[in-house]
Amino acid sequence: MSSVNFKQDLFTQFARVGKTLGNANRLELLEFLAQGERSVEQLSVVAGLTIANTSQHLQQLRHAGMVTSRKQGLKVYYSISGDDIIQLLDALRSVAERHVSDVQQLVNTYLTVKDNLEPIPREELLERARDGLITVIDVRPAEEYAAGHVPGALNIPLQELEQRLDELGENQEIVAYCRGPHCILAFDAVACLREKGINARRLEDGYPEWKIAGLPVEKVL
Amino acid sequence: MSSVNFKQDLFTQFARVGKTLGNANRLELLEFLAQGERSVEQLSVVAGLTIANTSQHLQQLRHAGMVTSRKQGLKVYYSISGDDIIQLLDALRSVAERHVSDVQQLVNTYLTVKDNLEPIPREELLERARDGLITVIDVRPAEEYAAGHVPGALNIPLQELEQRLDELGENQEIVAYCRGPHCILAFDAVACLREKGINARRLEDGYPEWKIAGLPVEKVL
DNA sequence: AAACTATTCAATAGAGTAGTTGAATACTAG
DNA sequence: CTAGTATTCAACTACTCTATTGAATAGTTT
Repeated sequence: MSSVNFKQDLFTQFARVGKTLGNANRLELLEFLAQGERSVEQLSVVAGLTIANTSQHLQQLRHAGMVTSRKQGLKVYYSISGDDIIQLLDALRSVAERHVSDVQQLVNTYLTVKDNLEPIPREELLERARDGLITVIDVRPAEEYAAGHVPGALNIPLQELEQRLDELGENQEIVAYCRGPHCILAFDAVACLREKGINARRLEDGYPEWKIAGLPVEKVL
Repeated sequence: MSSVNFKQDLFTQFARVGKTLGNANRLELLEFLAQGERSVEQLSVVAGLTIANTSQHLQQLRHAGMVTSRKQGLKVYYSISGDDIIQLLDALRSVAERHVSDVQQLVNTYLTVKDNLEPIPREELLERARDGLITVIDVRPAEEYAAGHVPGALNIPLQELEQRLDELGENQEIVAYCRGPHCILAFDAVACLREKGINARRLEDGYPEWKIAGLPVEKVL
């Protein structure tokens, strides 16, 4: 029971969690799970993996304590095991963004809107939405919106945006949000709206970050 | 240049950083680097690895953007590339501690002092040290103390503690700190002092966390 | 320039990981 | 209790990672 063993055992356990973060598919699964509970099949579809493969990755995530599952009837529903997982993912993202030059390049290439207009901070959104100054839209799929969203936000999945422009208040600023800081949905929505001459901005980060900031959320029951 | 590719490329890059966190030896190297700059040889000694092996792990860390190196004469000095790395490590640790039962067991088995006495928060330490109410001791090796420490802290490496008890003010509370939340040095120091009937506590976390909290630090020049 | 030192490179064996396939399990509905 | 569905398990191949060894490189000292 030497302290050298303790230290090594401990680092080995930490490394187990790290290892679990070391695969792109698992990270994508975690991002989906951060939006809300999902079944194995749903996850396999959105992540583009076979069901068996998805199941195995989910079991690894569970083994590392990052997700939990519950069985209801035939289906097994997985969800993220705590807000600290979202914080860990955000820490990972921001380290990668700040220190890996490839990530900076990717972000600059694809998310050019980012340079044009700063995202609106969460607190500011809350304030201005209360005063009726802005319309908030949630551009994620309906399922994710249903599992939780910013109060008062309108759910307009990205594909439907062009057809539903009339639902947006005239001359009002639109704020769009999606899954997280690097999710393209809100970027695309803002780009689309600005093309039509509509004043639009992105909310900083996405729904999971809003939720763990302790801000109010709304659910469809 | 589809957005699917963007997403996958991005997750692949994030996974690269995650993968780098997936090895116990690299995590240990990062913990040492979080204390301050070190040469390859120094790191190989403290981590108990061969030099070539240490060098390779360091290069992987550099590739993931987590450390930087500078060459001075014959030696190459590595250091952590930003405070966000320390935050990432702490996020990893706390996820592991909260969700991996093996970690909880390890911590409970070895760090029993933890249950007996709550660590003192950083802000409180600062206040009470200013008022002269406590003596702060840094139980890390002299090198790490030299690279930065809590202002006014006395450097008494753990091995020397028993011989240097007379340096501690009588009847004053002692606060010990070391490398981080799971480093045993401060735990052992507190246990040792309490055995002698001295009133001792641990500072929450360790020096890297103190530093990134934006609190003042002192260096040996 | 020769001897020396600190680090990196290259090659290799062994262990571990990802993804596929098809079978097995657990539950539901008729 | 049979047929059907959702998930997991088991076995396997291709691939990647770790640690070791000895050689190569870059810089220093004599």
